[in-house]
Parts: sequence; structure tokens; C-alpha cells
Amino acid sequence: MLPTSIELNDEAMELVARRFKLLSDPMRLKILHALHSGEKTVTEIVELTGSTQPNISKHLAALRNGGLVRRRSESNLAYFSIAAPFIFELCDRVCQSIATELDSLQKNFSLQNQTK
Amino acid sequence: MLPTSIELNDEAMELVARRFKLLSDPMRLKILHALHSGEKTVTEIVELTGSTQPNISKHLAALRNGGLVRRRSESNLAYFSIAAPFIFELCDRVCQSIATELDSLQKNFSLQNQTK
DNA sequence: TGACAAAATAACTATGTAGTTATATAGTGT
DNA sequence: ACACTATATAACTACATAGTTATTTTGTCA
Repeated sequence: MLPTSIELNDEAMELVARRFKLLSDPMRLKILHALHSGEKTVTEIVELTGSTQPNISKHLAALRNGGLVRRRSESNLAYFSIAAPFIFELCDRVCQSIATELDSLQKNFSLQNQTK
Repeated sequence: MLPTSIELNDEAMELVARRFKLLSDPMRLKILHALHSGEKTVTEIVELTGSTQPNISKHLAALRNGGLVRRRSESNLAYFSIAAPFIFELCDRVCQSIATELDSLQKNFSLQNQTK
């Protein structure tokens, strides 16, 4: 019987997909963006994102569960911070790809509009 | 009235999130993985992934719509290929982060089991 | 034209999840 | 103990989407 390298692959894909999934929501991206400048309390994040407290708490729980943020308690405040800075590399790379595509769209548009 | 830099930000977050979302599904990752070694027909991808033809066609449409793959017609075959190779950089980076975390888990486990 | 194969699409089901509202928990200061 | 604030959790709604089955479209070849 062959070793199930296919199944191992499936598990790996699952793990990777789950990570990307954490980054595939605009509100979670806003939270991570808010934390880019340093740790923040839940209330601060609520204000920065314009969302509601329960919603932010839930997203923070997901991000924490996925290992992307860290939580620290002080008095009755919860301070959250980035635990996996590499996510910003990912975001930058994606932004770059988007910018490149917009650029070439623009270029094509110009070419189309050139008088020969 | 202030320029709505907040709203622009929201749009950017949407764009980035949508890109990550394409990568947040195991089956789509398997498809992209299958295309890593070169362009493939739909039927070939179906066989490599073990999924069904309609499911693969739908995922391919999503990936194409998101600019990640390209489609080429020849006779009555549809050849798909990678249009945005940078996605492999992203996947590699994520895999790396997972590996690092598994490593440190392993290390912690060893430390716990050390006799003093 | 008719039979066949490849791929796309439609309709449907089932599941996941973002956001809301209401409530519970926990820490602080009086 | 009480009031107050910060955060977490529960229950719910609404919507998106992965996968399935059935059907349609399109090209090839006889």
C-alpha cells in the first residue's frame, strides 16, 4: 500500500487555506492595519475601525486562534498586538500585484486612446 | 469636506481581501498547485485533484475572474495556466510560517520532556 | 447530419460566517 | 456591596459559497 502523500498534501492545503482565510476579510485586514502601529485595546480598535465591540472581539478571537495576534491583559483592558509580522509582507505583495495590474490597465487604456 | 481617505482605504481592503479569498480554499490551492508544473486542461486538473468537472470549472472561472489564471482554447479543449506567479511566493511564505511554528512547538515539547 | 467528448452553466443543498442585539463576565473604584 | 467600564460570549439573521446533479453549449470526427 502506498503512503498517502496525497492526503498529507490535502492537510497541508487545509492549513495554508486556513491562514489565507484569516486575511480574506476586510474587517480583519482593518484590524491588522490598526495594530501595525503598535498594540491597541479592543475599544481603540473599535474606534479605529468603526465597527462594533462584539464584532471586533470575535474577529480578534479568530486572529488570535490563528496565531496572527497576541493578547495581553492589564487591569480590565485587553491589549492586542501583532504576533506574526510576516502578514504585512503578504499584504504588501498583494497590494503590489494589484497596483501593477492597475498600471497595465491604465497603459492599455492610453494605448487604446492614442491617435495613430 | 475632507477627502474620504477612510473610504478609499475600505476599497483597498476589499480588493486585498478578495485576492486572499481566492487563496483561502483548499481545492483552489490544489488547482494552482496542479498548474505549477505547466498549463493543463480541465480534465487533467479534474484527475489531478480528484474533484468533479463542474466543481473544477467553477473554481477555474473564479480564479480566472480574479486574474490568477489564464485560459486558452484549442480544438475543444480549454488549457489553463498561471497568470500571476507571485501567488507561489505567498504560499511559500505561509508554508514557511507554518513550518516555523511547528518547529517551535516541537522545541517546546522537547523542553517540557527534558529531565532536569 | 448524428454521435461523441470537453467544458460551461443552472439549480439546488448544505454549511460557514460576518454582523447584530442582548447578556454575561471580570476588573476598578466608591 | 454597588455602580461602572471593558471585554467576551450566546443566539440569531442574512448572505456567500463549496459541492452535487442535471443540462446545455461547443467543437470534433464519422
